Amino acid sequence: MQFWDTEPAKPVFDYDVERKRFIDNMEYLSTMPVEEQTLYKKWQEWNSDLPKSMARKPSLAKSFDMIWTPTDIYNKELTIKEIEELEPYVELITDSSGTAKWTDIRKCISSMEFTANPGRNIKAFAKDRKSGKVLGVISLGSDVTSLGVRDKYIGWQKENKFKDGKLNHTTIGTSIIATQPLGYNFLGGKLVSALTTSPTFRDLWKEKYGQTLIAVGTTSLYGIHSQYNGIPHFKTLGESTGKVSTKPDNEFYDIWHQWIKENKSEEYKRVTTQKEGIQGPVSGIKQRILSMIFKELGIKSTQYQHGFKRGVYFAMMYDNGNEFLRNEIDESQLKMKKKFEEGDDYTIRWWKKKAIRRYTKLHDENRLKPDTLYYMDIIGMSWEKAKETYLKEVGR
DNA sequence: AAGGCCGGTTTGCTAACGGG
DNA sequence: CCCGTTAGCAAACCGGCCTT
Repeated sequence: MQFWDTEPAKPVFDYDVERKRFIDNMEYLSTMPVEEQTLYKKWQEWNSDLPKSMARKPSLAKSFDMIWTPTDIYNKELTIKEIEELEPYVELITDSSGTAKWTDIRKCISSMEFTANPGRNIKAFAKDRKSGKVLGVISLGSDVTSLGVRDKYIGWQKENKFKDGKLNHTTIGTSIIATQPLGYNFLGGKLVSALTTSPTFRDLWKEKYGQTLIAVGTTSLYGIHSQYNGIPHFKTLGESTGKVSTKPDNEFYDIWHQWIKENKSEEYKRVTTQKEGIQGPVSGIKQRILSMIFKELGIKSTQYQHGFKRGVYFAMMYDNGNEFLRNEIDESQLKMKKKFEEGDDYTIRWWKKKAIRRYTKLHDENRLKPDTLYYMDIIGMSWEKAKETYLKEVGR
């Protein structure tokens, strides 16, 4: 590039400066406890491309109006009546405008940054049939291939999961979030969690992917004390080990991703190319690229594992489901557990009792939280202000 | 012994581009 | 300028084998 060129000059890449910026970012992230890092990623999600986020605000505001709220949360009689009259159900997302609304709400009510998973993916709203208002958001995806405590519980061998194809008979909840104020005041998180086992999902799984759904698993952000406790559908299996690399901010990742691509193209191709005849991306593609970056920059790959232990939960819907997943019995021999046979009716009946008890207690102890949690105002907010505003709210 | 690295499973979202 | 199309990019986790 010469000085008389009219093209805008490409910014000069200074290896040492960029290396330091990358490491500083990783260091910064690794000082954060799990709640803070989670919120930080949420803040990044909405603020790394501010003009784009700003442009989306009107649509976000519109989606906000879809959220269910009680008419007057301090009016005990009325509120209990409204809970009793709720008709929760699962509404599957089937078109692109539905997906857009779903993503708006997902990104605004969940403290967790949203990244769509490769593979199978089903999205839905939990809604009230009468008012049409949103109670929560659910997405189910291809199950994770390895989850220690789950595999131990099932007695799952590698062969069962892959060769026998049983991994396709379970799913993992990748988003299970209640709207507020339903979540906190009425245990909405437990309702939405339980609804992941709804016949609506089981039917679609069979129809769309051709396999019978045996179980729904999920992990919680902050260990084993979570919204999944005390739900008859789910069993707490333990904790994950957290051996996953912390992801740098996009700003720093993108620069080095690009650099590796250009300067180590041979190895990059080798690492990112899927084997012949296998669909989809290589496993953990971003984690692999990250470890290439680490290697290039002389960082030990174990240094920046996040170490966040997630709680692991499992809703096994059949009495002999584990035997099926271990390939010991045939599909025709499966026996569904009674509560799952009953489906949403069971779930709703169970939840309403709990919800009213919870609400009454909070009401009488003057501990109601009428506020809606909606990460729209985080757009354009400074990180300091965001911490002050939201850190106490970052989910359970 | 300790740490690095890879295998294993599944499509779908979304930004950018190009044609009418 | 508005579409349909396409290219690029993504998850979860851990066991076990390989290297130092």
